[in-house]
Amino acid sequence: MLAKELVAASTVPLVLSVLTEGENYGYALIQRVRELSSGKIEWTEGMLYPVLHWMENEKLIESEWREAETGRKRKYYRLRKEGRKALHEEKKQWMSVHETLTKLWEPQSSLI
Amino acid sequence: MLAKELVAASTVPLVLSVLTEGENYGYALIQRVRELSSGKIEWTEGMLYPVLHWMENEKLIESEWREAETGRKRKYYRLRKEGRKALHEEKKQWMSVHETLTKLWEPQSSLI
DNA sequence: TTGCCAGGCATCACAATGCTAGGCATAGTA
DNA sequence: TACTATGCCTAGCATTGTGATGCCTGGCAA
Repeated sequence: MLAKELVAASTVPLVLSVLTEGENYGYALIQRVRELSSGKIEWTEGMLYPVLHWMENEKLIESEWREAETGRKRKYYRLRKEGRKALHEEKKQWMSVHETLTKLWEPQSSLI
Repeated sequence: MLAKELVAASTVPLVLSVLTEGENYGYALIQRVRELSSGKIEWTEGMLYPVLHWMENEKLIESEWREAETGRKRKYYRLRKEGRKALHEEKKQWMSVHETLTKLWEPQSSLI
């Protein structure tokens, strides 16, 4: 199981990123992320829904209740312009930490 | 400034990684990380020292008070075996999230 | 010789947060 | 009928983070 700090740090960027694939709803986001991570990232509903609400409140995403083919009602989320900007920023931040870490993990690179 | 979740997620792996370069003390760790990240990661002492104490308590690192050449006393930390194991695990976890994210960031890779 | 800055470690109080547990509802199926 | 999977939501308290602050020393500028 992943450390909770890592889960916390990756939730928003992951939601934003998955939504670039197209609109989606909460329950399916959990499964999509589990699938993409080969089961390593296991979100619970109790942690995801509040995040989605927060993101909607921040205007990063917007939602719409719709009836699925199955007859069930689902709340579909899609990216807003602000969300794309936020994703861009999240990527930048993630990559800067990643690069810092990999510098330390590949010491030979500093021996040029 | 980096999102606090990202800072939280990267602190322990960064400390462990920097200590693979050799023993070091708190104040210098802050500067080393600032340097490695080109100023993007700005740790405060108030967040780092408790983390160091926690890591020592978890037997990931060990400390020793020593007098520096400057005449000052410093608390030097170094990696313990447990710490190397923890770093290995941290790397794995970090990489699994990183790979999940990059899958989503490079959609063309799924079009093979 | 005074004062200030940089270096160095540490903690506390309060704010902010996270997560567990639970609730609710429906469709399908055994 | 009852159970599982689907699907969404929230309360509340335990946990956590962090800004502010304290303390000390050495060196240097005024």
